[in-house]
Amino acid sequence: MSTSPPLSAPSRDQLHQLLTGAGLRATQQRMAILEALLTLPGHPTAEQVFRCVRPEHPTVSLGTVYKALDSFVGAGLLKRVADADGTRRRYDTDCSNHHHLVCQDTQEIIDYCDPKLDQLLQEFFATRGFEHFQPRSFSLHITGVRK
Amino acid sequence: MSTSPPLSAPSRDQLHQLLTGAGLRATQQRMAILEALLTLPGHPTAEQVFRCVRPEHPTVSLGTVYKALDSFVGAGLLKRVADADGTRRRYDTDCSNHHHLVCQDTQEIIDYCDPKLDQLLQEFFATRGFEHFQPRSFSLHITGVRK
DNA sequence: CTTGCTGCAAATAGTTTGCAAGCTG
DNA sequence: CAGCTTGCAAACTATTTGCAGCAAG
Repeated sequence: MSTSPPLSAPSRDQLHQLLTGAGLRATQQRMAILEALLTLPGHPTAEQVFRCVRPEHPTVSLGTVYKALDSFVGAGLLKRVADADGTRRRYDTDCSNHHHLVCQDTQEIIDYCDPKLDQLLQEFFATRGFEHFQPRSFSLHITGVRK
Repeated sequence: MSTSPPLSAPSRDQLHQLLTGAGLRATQQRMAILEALLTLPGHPTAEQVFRCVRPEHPTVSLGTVYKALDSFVGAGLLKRVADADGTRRRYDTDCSNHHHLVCQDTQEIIDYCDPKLDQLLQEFFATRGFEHFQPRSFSLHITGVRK
């Protein structure tokens, strides 16, 4: 079981490469925003990214955060995920297929990767197809509590 | 496979009973709103409910729709579900355990019940438990396209 | 009657957009 | 230098709230 997100703070160079590699201009702001995304636990909201970036880069505006997040999503660096209550957007730096553990108590969302589970679902829906629907990807929400 | 929601329009009396049974006052507006929820396909937004109710009941305001939806959720008649893109809320009249087919093209959400799938997941997580997490319920999001 | 519900309008929260000035490649 | 990005403020969209009058039980 894997927990989100990356472990050690990435270097300036790594950030730069991630951006240019994705075809984006590596501005100071974007590097700071990307760093925040990779550093923050869980699936942060735009507001959380903004508050994380602000102390180090006080000139970055919330609008810039939104624009950067949009281009990151467009470039495939990020995925937009819906907040549990559906009023906010959250951003997920892990773009591989994965599932979510949702804690009932804390509302926390933990990423969960499990190739065995993926395989199980693949097989299940291969034999048991839909009449009018062609599945592309699966995402399992597992609600429960920590123990 | 079952699609949401109920098929035939419920009678005035049934609506009344649903509401009073849930401990709510059965006002004209609420009956109209509940009827819309039970009639509309997929998981309607507040706006969609409003537009559905309006022709028959032109005096109902959008604010009233929101307030009614809130009390329905509180009374357990409805569930709030997040829109795929996380900017809107949708409401689901089916409060039993079920999964979702999400259409990439239309954003439509279709309910999907499948006891076999439930069983499969149960068994899978019974043998392959988590260290720090106690699962309670599963909800599978199947993204794809109509065919 | 009396308590909760409605309708309206104003308030909020989150996100998007327009545009002049700045920075990156 | 050309064009994408930024910062700011205003605009939008979805939802919530306050309050006087109304209606259900």
